[in-house]
Amino acid sequence: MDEQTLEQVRSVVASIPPGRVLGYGDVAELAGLRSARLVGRILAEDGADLPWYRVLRSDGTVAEHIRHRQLEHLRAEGVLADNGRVDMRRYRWEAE
DNA sequence: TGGATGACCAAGG
DNA sequence: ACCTTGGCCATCC
Repeated sequence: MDEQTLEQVRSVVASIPPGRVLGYGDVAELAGLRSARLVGRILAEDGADLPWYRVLRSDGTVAEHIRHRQLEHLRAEGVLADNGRVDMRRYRWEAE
């Protein structure tokens, strides 16, 4: 991992406004990466001080191990999940 | 060197 | 709506 991409990803995630979300793939694209997996990995080990919970799968679901915590954070910002599934059409952050 | 393993994704069955 | 497949990238056996 080079320091460069790490900063890129951190900066993108940090710029997501409260109450909005992005998919891992979206973050990858905005950060100039080719792999969404890499974003997930980065947030997993270096996202503690970031609003990592505003990043989820592109279909609105979240990985099992963090499901509870993530949805709880989002609920606090007004992002409601129906059956553990967020409505991306409604909360996805559109900006460029 | 090779395969398995993730906080992933899009397209097909 | 659920599963598989092929692509993706870094790490760890």
